[in-house]
Parts: sequence; C-alpha cells; structure tokens
Amino acid sequence: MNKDNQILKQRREKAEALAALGVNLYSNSFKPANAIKDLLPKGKHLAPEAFDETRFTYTIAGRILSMRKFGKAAFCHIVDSSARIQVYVKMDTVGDEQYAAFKKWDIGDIVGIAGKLFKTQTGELSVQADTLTMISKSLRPLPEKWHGLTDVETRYRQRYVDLIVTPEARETFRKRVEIIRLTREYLNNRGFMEVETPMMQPVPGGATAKPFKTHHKALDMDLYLRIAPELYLKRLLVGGFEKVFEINRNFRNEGLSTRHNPEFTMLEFYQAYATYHDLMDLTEELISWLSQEVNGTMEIEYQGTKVNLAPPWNRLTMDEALVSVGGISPEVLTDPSKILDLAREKGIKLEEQAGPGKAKTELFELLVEERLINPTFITSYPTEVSPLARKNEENPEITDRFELFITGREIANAFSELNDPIDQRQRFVKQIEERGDDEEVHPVLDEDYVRALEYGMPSAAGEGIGIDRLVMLLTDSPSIRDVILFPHLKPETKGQEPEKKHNPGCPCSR
RNA sequence: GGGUCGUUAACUCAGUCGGUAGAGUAUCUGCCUUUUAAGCAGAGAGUCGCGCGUUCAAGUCGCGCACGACCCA
Repeated sequence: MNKDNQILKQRREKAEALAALGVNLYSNSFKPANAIKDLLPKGKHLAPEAFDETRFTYTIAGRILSMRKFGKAAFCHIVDSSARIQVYVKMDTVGDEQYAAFKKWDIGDIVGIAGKLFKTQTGELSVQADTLTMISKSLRPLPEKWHGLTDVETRYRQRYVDLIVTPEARETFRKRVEIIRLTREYLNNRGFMEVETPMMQPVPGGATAKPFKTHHKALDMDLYLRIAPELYLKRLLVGGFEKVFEINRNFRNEGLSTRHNPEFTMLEFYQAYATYHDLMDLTEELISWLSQEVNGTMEIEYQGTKVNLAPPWNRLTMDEALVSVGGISPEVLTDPSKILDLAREKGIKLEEQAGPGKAKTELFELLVEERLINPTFITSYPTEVSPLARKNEENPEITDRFELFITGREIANAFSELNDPIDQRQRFVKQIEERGDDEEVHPVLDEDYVRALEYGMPSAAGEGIGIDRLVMLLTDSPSIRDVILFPHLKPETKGQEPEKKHNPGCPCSR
C-alpha cells in the first residue's frame, strides 16, 4: 500500500520518533529576533576560538542546507531570506535531551536557533546554539549539494525547490522585483499615475494576437483576456489623466518559446503632449539607470555578449538600418515593387494584399533585428504595420514610432499616438478587412474607443516595455522561464494514463 | 507544425557487442566535540518515462505515445 520510496519512509519514521520525544514538528511559537544578515557584520572583530559565554544571545530561524555531524557535536548551515550562517551544535552546550532530538534533524528542516556568535578555527563566523527549536520538519530530501538542481523541467515545475537550492534563481527573482519596484519609482517620481484597466475585455485590442476567450455566465457574454491594455490607457488620456502607466499581465494565446509565455508582464505608459522623441529619451534613461541600480554597471554581459547600456543610444530609421545593417541598396528602398521582389527573393512569404511597408518590416526582421546588439532605437515604421500610431506629418507612409532592440531582441515599442478618430476608424476597418478571415485574432472594431477619440484625446506618446525580456537582459537569463516564477508547462502525466478527452462519468466535465 | 537530442536510485550521472543494474551525493547503522563537497567502516535503495513489437533474452534494437531542451517555421 505504501509505494513511497525508502527515503520518504525514513523521514516519516524520524518525524514520528521526534514527535514521540514530545517535539512539536510544526511549532508556530518561535519568533526569530534577528535576520541572519544582521549578524554578519557583528562578528568582524571576533577572534577565532575566543568564545565568551557572556556574549549576547541572538535568535534566528531558517532552513538547514547542510549538516556535518560528529558524535557529540555538529555544524550546519542555515539560510533565511537574508543570508546564510553556520550553526555549531555541541552536546555539552545544548544538553543531552536537546541533542537527542537534534540527532533526528535533517537537511531541509526549518529550525529556530538561539545562541552566541563566535569564530571557528578556520575563521568562519558561526552561532553556537544554546537552544534548538523545530519549526517545520521536512519529509522530502533536497537535491544533491554539489551539483544542485540542474534539471530545468524540475526547476520550473517545482520552483520552490529551485529557490531553496539555487542561489542564482533567488538572485534573479530578487532582481526582477527590484526592477519592477524601481520602474514604478521612476515613473511615480515623474508624475505618472499607476492605474488598473480591465484584464477581461469584450473586444481584445491594442495589439495583434490571438486572445484567450472566457465566458461571463450571468451576462451570457464572451470576454477576452487582454492582449494589451493600450486602448483603455488612452481612454484615460481622453478622461484628462495626462501621465498614466500600468504594469501587469497580458495574455496571448500563442506558442511557447524561450521568449514567449502565454501570460507575460508588460509596462505601458502614456504621456500627453509628448512625442516619441521624448519617450526615447525617457527609455534610455530608465533602462540604463535600472541596470546601474540592479547590477551596479551599465556595461553588462548577456549570454557571453558584451552590451553597453550607457546613453546615448543609437537611433536609426528603418530605412537607414536596412541599408547600413541589412546591406540593402538605397535604390531598392525607394521603389515599392523592388522591395516586394527582394522580400520574395529572400524567401519571405507575403500575403496578397501586403504592401512595401509590410515587406520592409519583414526584411528588417530577417536581416537587421538580430544584429542590433547594443541598444538601438529604430524609427519611421511604415504606416502599414502601425495601426495605432500617428502618421508622420511630412510623410504619411511612415509613422512617428520606434522600437527598441537590445541583443537582437525587441524590448520596447512606442509611438506618438493617433488621436484623429476618423483616421483611426479607417485604419481599424482596413485592419479588419485584412484579417477578416482569421477568426482567432478576433478582429472587431472597438466602437467605444473610436467614440472616446471623438471626444478628443490630447496629443500624446505611449510605450510598451516587455518586463520579462528586460529582466532576462538584466539578469543574463537565457529563457523567459528563468524570470517567471511559475512558467506555463504542460501538465505532468508521470505514472498516469494521459487525460482522456471524453469522460462522461466525471461530474466536473462541461 | 517539422527536425535533432534527452528521460536510468531522492539529486548529479555512467551503463561496452542485446546476456542478473553501477558510481558519487543524499539516506540508514557504527566510530568520531572546530567541520565546511568533514572523515573512516558497513548497509539499504530502481516500474531503466509509458506502451507495443523483434528476440531464447531488451536499459540497450524497431515503432508509437508523453514530457522536456535546442534548432527551424
């Protein structure tokens, strides 16, 4: 009946033995007075072996990560959320009774220690324990101490284990939190207000992507998880809030990769009376500052490639980039039919209605994008591929838009906003005509958004920054799954029959 | 969606030509009161991802499936 392996069995037996000694295995009464980090500077002046019984008693709590047991003494390393310290447990000091219980302690247990600071012969600051408290008995073994947990699937599926044993993972997620906190601070300090707009939208807009669909029962209506907050944030500009931002999740019902998770975190911000030029300045300042704050430098390395984030950053129009980086001759760019021919020549499949703007953008993605290692703003995107951006006043074929590329990846997308409701309606209609056959992307005209524009939206510029990709860059993480605590994975089927598609016997089936 | 590789003890990994399943860590027992990948001696631990096939015999060969990684679309 008990299919558990030997180690799990032994752990349970040990726990039972401890309980038989009268130990509460899950005590809730221990309050650590000290963070381990706070003890570290206090030991600087201590000399090895000069132990003094009258020293101050500290209380700490944490998880046992390693243990070296002798007959009547032992060393363990204990980690809390702040730091790690060695604890020395000596039978003479803690007494026979506590020591007998201590013998049943395991790596992985969460424990409380009261004791005094001293330095060992080797000079390591340690706590000599006076009293020992079991706070939570662990019933499962942790991964091996030397190699740690390297199986990426287990790291993602059991992130809690990863966080226990992989200091780099803890560091990455601390940095992620810090990046988001600093970004909020930066925008708040510049008068932006953080708002929350709907996650569930009747018309998914603001981007081109397949949405997740859900259903509201009471209203009997379909809703979509948002693919972008853009159209709601701009409604707030109409409402009179001049600087707004939102940092939250977007959802896109598309493939998974090292750069795509179905739910991901996006920063979007909008500023009235600003242009995309203002946002380039802001972006450059924000991201270089974030790197300085989080990494202590603007010169970072991403997967072995050096990247210099110090401003000023390179700014190129798409045409300039196609020529100088992509190696396309300038004459081709001025002739629409030659651009289309070149795109087809390069193996790009274009839809029938695709124009030169689409072809240029595809050529850019193919020939230029991955070669933009240091931060580069690409401007003057074709109007054809920018349904929400303002047309350039001198040349209606292009928009006042930029995308930011670092290490060959798109990090940000921004533009001076289109606030002409008639132009907006025409572009929506055109977009729907082009995508009308693709039901999955749900091309529906957002009438209310056009109505909002008809009331008048101030001139404005807005930007979206993919937070996950930014965190990847600043933490040198190869996969988006390394910067999302619980990334999307297919369900485990270990030891089970794969889910049956039809299960009429299941009361929970729809 | 296509291709390549992977899946063996709790973890990290070996496993030759198809012939009774191996190591280190972890665990258990004994010794050990300043170790830090502690040490010494001994022991236990496996649905070899799942299924089917070939074979006297499959971790190993073949086919299918699941999950994952990487590359491509």
